[in-house]
Amino acid sequence: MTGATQTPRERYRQQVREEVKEKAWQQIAGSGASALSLNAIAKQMGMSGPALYRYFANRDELITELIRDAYRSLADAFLAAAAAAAGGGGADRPGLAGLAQVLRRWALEDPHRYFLLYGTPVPGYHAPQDVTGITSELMSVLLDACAATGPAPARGAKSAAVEGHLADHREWAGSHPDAPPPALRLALAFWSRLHGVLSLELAGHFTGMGLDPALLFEAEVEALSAG
Amino acid sequence: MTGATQTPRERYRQQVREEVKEKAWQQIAGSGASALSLNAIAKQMGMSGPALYRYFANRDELITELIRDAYRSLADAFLAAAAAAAGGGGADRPGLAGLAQVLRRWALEDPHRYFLLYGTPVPGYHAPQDVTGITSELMSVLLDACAATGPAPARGAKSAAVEGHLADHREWAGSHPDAPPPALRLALAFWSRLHGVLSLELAGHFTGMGLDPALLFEAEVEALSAG
DNA sequence: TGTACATCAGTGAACGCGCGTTCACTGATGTAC
DNA sequence: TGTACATCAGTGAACGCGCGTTCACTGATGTAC
Repeated sequence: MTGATQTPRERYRQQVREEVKEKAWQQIAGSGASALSLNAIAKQMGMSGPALYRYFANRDELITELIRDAYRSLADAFLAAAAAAAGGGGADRPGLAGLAQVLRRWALEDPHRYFLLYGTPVPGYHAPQDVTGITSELMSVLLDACAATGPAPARGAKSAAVEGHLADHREWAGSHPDAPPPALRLALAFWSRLHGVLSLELAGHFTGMGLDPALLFEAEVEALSAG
Repeated sequence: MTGATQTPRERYRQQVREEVKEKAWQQIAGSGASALSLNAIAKQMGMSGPALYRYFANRDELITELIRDAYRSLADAFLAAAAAAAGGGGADRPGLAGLAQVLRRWALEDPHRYFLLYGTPVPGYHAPQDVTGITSELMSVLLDACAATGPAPARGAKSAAVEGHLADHREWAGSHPDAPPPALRLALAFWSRLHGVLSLELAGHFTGMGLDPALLFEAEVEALSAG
């Protein structure tokens, strides 16, 4: 699975890197990403601060790694759902509703991880572009599900314009040059609408209003297929 | 307009408070809310750090004030739109599309202000509940517009369940005990879906994909009325 | 199997910085007679 | 109008803390002959 054979030192290095990231996530879960501190992580691991510079060039590199891992984790969750649907006796592909549940569970599992990807941008930090490969894996699964539901074509003028626009800019969709525009539009709606409910839920806006987040989420999922 | 007559000292106090908040917004616009620093604000005003403690008990109180002002500003924008629609020769109330544009312009005017309200929660900080009064002013305008469009009743099972749920928990809607459930549902969809597109736009996810945010936003607005 | 050397993990001290907040104090502004 | 007093804005020093990061160094682990 791992490419070349690892020397013991390499193995050890990787273990420590993993432990650093693990502690980093704990810290983010407690105080958010902007409070991430290398010194605090080192202390928690029983090491001195400068020791971490053997493993990460600086704070930004660690954050980049965390972001990459987070995207990887979400993509894996989507791919696993696709694999399970293909393997199981049911349909060939996971339905939109299934992917929606995967997304919501993944987000609830660690809200700060979700916010690291989709929340307020970390000030002074800009993510590298090498995550686009991972996000298009994710979009591919989503697009398959969208195409499978046979979405209705656009009904309004703006929706039609969006379909044309998406057909012209489909780089984000990865290796799907064949996806029909209505499927592209549905995928985008999935992403943006579910992000809407989810982030309001995770930020606590619904509970502050006495509303049930799960129900609101499910209704948005239902509405996706309806139009 | 202002209740009691102000002594010169009171007037001066309020001016300084305003200037502090102004610099605070500039700082937030530059580095985000979690980097807000009283000392830095003081320095920018040509004062020493401790001087600010004459005006704000501590950092959290300043943030609370900023959040309150931000809600106030958004509510005022909505109320102004309502007043303009009532005064103008047109319809009695601003349409949903009009309010949507107000929301988007308000957000683009200062993205960090938007994120302070609707983005990743500030770690270790919890907003007080005295903003609910302001938010229900906002919701009232929105509900009027929703009721005026005569929204269709729910079509799916989940949507119907949401309408029932919202009818049972309508405290957030302020002084609108009479709003029909479909209007409540439409208002919630307005809020959550537009928050979805808007926050993705403001976080730069669309430009990273080569997509046109304004078009996507308008399509979501169009879809609101369609069902 | 044993020795000489290179590699590398981790330490401790240091640099320069900024933070929120408290406290005793100065000096200007307003108030009361 | 003038004087005595109270109020209050702002200062500077200090406390204790944490941050990212560099650097010279020690000591353990691996490698080559």
